[in-house]
Amino acid sequence: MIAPARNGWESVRAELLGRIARRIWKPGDSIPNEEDLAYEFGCARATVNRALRDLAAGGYVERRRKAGTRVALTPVRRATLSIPVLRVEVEAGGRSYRFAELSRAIEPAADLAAARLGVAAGAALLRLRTLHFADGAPFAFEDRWLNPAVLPDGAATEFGDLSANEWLVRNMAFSQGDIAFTAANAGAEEAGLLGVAPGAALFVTERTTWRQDQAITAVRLAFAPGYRIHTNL
Amino acid sequence: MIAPARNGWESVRAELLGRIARRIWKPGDSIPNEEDLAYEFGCARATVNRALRDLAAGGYVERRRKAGTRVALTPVRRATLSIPVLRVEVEAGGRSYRFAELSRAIEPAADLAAARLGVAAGAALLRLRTLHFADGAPFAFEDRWLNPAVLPDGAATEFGDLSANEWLVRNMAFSQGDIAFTAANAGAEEAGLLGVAPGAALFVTERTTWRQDQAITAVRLAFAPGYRIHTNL
DNA sequence: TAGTGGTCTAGACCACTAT
DNA sequence: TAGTGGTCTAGACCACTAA
Repeated sequence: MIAPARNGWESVRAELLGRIARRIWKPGDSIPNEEDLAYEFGCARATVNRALRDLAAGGYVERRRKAGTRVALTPVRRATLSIPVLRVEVEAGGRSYRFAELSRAIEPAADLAAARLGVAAGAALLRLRTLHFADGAPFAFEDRWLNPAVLPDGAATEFGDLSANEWLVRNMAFSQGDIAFTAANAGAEEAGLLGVAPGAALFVTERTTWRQDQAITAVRLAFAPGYRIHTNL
Repeated sequence: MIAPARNGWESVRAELLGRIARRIWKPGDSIPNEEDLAYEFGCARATVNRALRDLAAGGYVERRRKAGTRVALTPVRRATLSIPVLRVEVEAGGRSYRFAELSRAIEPAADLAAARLGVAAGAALLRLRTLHFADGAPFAFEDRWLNPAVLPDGAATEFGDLSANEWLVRNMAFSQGDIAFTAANAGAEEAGLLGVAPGAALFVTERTTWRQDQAITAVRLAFAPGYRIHTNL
């Protein structure tokens, strides 16, 4: 019982991580099993388990039943990004938010949108194009396809004062989704909307959300230059 | 005791999330406390606690002692990104990996690098510029500043067969770090190195890592066009 | 088949905070 | 001050998997 560690699972985690950082346990090494560690730390196995699960979630160790726990050979860093609604993101920076809906129409699905939503090409989808502003300056251009089949009746015409973005987040809790980040040169139209030179490098996110097996929406957001996502590791 | 839910905390989580999705509990609503839910589900409070902690981590609910648990008003989606070593990322796509070190020299820290690493401007830092290839094509250009003060003696000249990227991940476990994602137009030099037109939109990551209070390295990676990060929500 | 992690339980005490 | 979440415990059984 070397380390009293009377601060609970977080101090157990800290001690274990410290041993990895100090290379007492090197990448690839097995570390003692939960029961032995619990004895060493003078705590219950569940406490060690919690610490080790957290380290595994962070990519520091790999765990397999019967094989035990090993220090990750080539640690995969995991970063958690918070993706707030645009309004919240803008206002969190102390700037004022507003948005302008550029267009709203039922259109036959473009091939790309159809593929992302898993509907037949040409299926009738609601398309919304919206410009978001921070302190009056263009912040992001949103091009969204919505599947009317999964929206409550009337929703397509009534988001109230909310952007489609925020309305969906509040009203269509979803069970699945994916998101991608990439960079793209501004096309002529995007450049004009965002007030930048054609060809400017834009940060782009593409998101698709589903509920059960039904696609709800696919959206592409192009952010004005200078936008960055930041997080801790 | 409505729901037997004999599959453990994950089924409790699923049922709770289902009630949120079906708007039985609406955004802003309080939900029953852990003890009541445990009674309803016929399980221990710890099991409900685990499910609710997971939902809180996912941004679905907000919890405060005494105030209880509420459905998040404007859910903040959280996405977890895996950030592997470049070699692993390339090879995971079935492509061959190699890298070429373009330069390695002690240089006075540029203002930007000095600020990111928290050292005096002009301090002597090791600068490494590396080009990474996937299937022989340029994949990413790396511009890295290293703090020699925190490297083991000789490390600056001996990474073996590993890229600095991978050597650091394996040998310098760090306690803190941050990462940012943005987009930038390729400058003349970058364009030449990556084999793209000047001005092409590049996906850029900037990472700084620390051990205790000492900065280890600051690195900027510019990825060839077409690169994207993808994850589930 | 045996060792290890994954999880559950019933109870307990503590920490925070709304009232 | 009292209600709620946060965590710990000691023990138990289960699930997976390496040998």
